[in-house]
Amino acid sequence: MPRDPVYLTTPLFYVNAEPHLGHTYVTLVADVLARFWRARGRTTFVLTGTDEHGDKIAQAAAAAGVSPREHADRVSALFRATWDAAGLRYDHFIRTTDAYHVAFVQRVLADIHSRGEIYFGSYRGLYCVGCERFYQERELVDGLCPDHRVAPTEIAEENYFFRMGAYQERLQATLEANPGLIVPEGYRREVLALLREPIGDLCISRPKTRLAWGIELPFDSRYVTYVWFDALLNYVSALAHLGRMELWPAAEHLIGKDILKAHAIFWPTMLMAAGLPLYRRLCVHGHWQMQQGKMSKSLGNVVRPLDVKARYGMDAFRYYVLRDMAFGQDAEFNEDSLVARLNGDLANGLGNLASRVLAMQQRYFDGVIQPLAAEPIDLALRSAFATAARELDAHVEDLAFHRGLEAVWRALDHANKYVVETAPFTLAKDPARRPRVGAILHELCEALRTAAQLLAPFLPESAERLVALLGLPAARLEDLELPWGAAFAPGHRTLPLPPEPLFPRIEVPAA
RNA sequence: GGCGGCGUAGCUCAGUUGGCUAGAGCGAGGGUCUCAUAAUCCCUAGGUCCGCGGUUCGACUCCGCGCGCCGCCA
Repeated sequence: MPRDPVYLTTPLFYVNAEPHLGHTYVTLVADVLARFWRARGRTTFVLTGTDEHGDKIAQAAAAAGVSPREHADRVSALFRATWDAAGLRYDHFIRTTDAYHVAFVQRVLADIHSRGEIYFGSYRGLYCVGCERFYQERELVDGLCPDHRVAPTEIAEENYFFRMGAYQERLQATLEANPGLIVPEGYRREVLALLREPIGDLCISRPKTRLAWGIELPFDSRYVTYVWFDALLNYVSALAHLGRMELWPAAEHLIGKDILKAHAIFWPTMLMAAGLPLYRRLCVHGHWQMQQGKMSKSLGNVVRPLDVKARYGMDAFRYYVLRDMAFGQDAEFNEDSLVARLNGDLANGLGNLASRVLAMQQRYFDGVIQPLAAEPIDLALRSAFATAARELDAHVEDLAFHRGLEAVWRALDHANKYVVETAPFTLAKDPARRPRVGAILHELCEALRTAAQLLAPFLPESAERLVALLGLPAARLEDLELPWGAAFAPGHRTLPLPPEPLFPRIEVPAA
């Protein structure tokens, strides 16, 4: 039975900062989900990219003495190069300055405008000339701009507004009728709470006199559009450009909780106005906290993904962030915890299991796989992995990666226990028990093969190394239907253990 | 101020629709094996489940109030 395609998106990253942990985490989640679902037969597509218009970019470029375009080119290329170097895959990388995107945004704006969903209006506000922005009363300090310490002037400005409020009831009804539309559930309730108050209309333009670095309104060249129509429409413009619009209803947006409102209220109402179906799911993650004061000694407060990769390896980084953050909740990034996960789970758990099994397989049988026996204790081992596979699927569907990995580790722990309980190293001393030793090691090789398959989306490099050590082709990683006992043909040989372990322990210097 | 969430062993957290002596991992202490990355495996933590009150035969799990964090909104 063919399964639904999955269209995964990350937010478009604003080019005012270089790639940090927050950017990396969400891109990593998209990468994991794509690998996971692809192996399970679903068509997957990952979209990421950069958001490049706006005040801050124009200002940063001016400060650096370059054009906004040059500034955006540099930082956008940096994001792209970082994901490539980190092994985070995407199917398309969009930039909001791409010509096709600009044209698409203008087409949508013209269409919605022609149907009266956008109107011209004015509003009054407190404007600080130095900041070139409006302030809310509550943002002021003693009635003064917090930056410039001057009183803002009350000015009126004319702008274009999107009739967002007209879609409030429909959005509310949709959200109430679709419990899984925003996950985790808490964020859906938060949005429903917001919708109990009038959401009003949305200002979508800026006069060029105030901001020139943006997409010009197709119906008024004195204005550019401001952030929402520009940035949010990327999710559709990329598909339209690539001729992949069939993926649209399959969209699962991965976002941080800071941009919940834009994606849960602005975006759906924009889609309604444009006559497009709603996305399938909005997946909201929490924030990584950096413990102040006791900040990461070597990584600093800004975690640069390639630094972590260089220090601990990308797989260890992937494992740590997915294992230690409950998707949706905040978590603390802590280098000591990362090392603890690397040493405890990866090195001592998975890595050591692989070492001991492959070493015995080599020592006792020169690597040649022996026939299975299927004694009760063997069947219990198989059952542990079958359970892990089932639980992993359910948890990944719910974005509970930490629970999924935990489930796989229960099976790995079971395997380590199985080694002690069956004690092949003891049986091996008795020539008469050799067949049993061979059967035990065969079970364990199947356990390793299964673990590699289950973990491949999370630990792609390590999974490939592991199946290679088992003497299997990398393609076997996605062959999830392969029955236990069918992976190794009679006479199959596993490889000798290389000198470097799968996951070298990090020796922590004594404090 | 309004709405919502959270507060469980040193740390990170599980605890479905209320019910046997409240759990896991890590850390710490003790022991074991020797295939393995001094890894594995076994035993040990007696924690006012934030506090108070209530509902109930019975609440960590329901209700109210309070305290402490946090988020969103105003």
